[in-house]
Amino acid sequence: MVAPPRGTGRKKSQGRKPTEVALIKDRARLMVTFSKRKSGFLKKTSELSLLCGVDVAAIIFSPTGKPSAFGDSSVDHVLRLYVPLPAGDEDGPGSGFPDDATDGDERGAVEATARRKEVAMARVAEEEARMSAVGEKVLRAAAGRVWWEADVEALGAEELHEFARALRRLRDNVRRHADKLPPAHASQPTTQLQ
Amino acid sequence: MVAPPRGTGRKKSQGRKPTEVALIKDRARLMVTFSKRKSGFLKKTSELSLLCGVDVAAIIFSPTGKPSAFGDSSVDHVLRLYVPLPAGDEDGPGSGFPDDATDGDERGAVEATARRKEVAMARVAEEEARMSAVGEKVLRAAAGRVWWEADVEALGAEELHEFARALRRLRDNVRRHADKLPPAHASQPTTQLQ
DNA sequence: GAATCTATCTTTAGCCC
DNA sequence: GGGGCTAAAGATAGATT
Repeated sequence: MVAPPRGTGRKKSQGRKPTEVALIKDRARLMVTFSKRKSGFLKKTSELSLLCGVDVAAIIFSPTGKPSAFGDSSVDHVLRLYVPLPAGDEDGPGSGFPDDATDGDERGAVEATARRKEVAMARVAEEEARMSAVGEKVLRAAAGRVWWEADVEALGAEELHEFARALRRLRDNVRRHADKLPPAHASQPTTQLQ
Repeated sequence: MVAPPRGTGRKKSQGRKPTEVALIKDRARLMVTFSKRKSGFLKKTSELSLLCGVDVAAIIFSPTGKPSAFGDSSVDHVLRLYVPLPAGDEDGPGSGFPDDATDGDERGAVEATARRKEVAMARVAEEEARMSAVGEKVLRAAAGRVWWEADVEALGAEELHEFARALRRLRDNVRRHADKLPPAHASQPTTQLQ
């Protein structure tokens, strides 16, 4: 409530709102928030890895659809790999993809997009794992401990529950959108490098 | 600086240290910090996804070697998948694993561990992608935007540089450890559920 | 060891440039 | 798009229970 620190006529801001965790309506505001949050997220990732000496991999798909991965320098390399993908390839780690809602060509293009994303994410994680595997291999061996002993309990805790609720809401929202999908609008990739 | 809020003889703490980002030496302290940081990390992940409506997947390997994945409820399912793995399997997404330092049976067991981790991480991301793909598919289509347009620039920023430095240090440290690896200690999995 | 508390440090929303 | 600023909200190290 004191006078503004600088002589400019800048109106002082009250910081931020009490932080309501909900989808931001304003598109512009959302993008700004995403940028800032993404930076903070990266910093947290870095600190967690650095302070505790653990491997952390993270993949984020921005509101505009741009994929970003953190946790390793291989990200640069991996990203370069799946960007030039033109259209129509079917190699995938799992390959057991449940093709629901296959009723048209336009829809096929959309599905191809989704499939490409799968491959991309799997590839990022794969590459990430390959690098960190070297470190893990030795560290685990030196400590004489085995890493397989997955704690489902630790994950199923209240922490996960909070997130699961949000996920469910998002998925429900998607369902509704899926019903009134326009039958034709096949957006094809404008980025054809080579 | 005022008197302690409670009448107990509790010595008041100065909060925390000025936050020095370095590997924590004290093991006990490290575990506590990891727990707290992990919670915070999850919260950040949740908020980022909720506020901006984006897909975020994260995989963390704890100091004790326990893998944890966030960003989707499929995590539970996925973890269950790779826990029961006994020993000696070779299916993998990439399968192009560079086998360096292959000189003994004991070493082979260690390598198998690393390989299993690869498969695990890839599988987690794969499963995660499969679920989020549904949402992305619709959202991308509705917006008429394509998601492939990876911004290598955004990743190569100073943010990544900071992390890359830490990664390099960690890898260098691993190299040294690799040289004086004990020739035999093959720890086998005690968790054989079927 | 987890839960709690508190003091302090960190992140970030809102504005500006 | 980016960077800077301020102040409020949030995260958390240390101690205590």
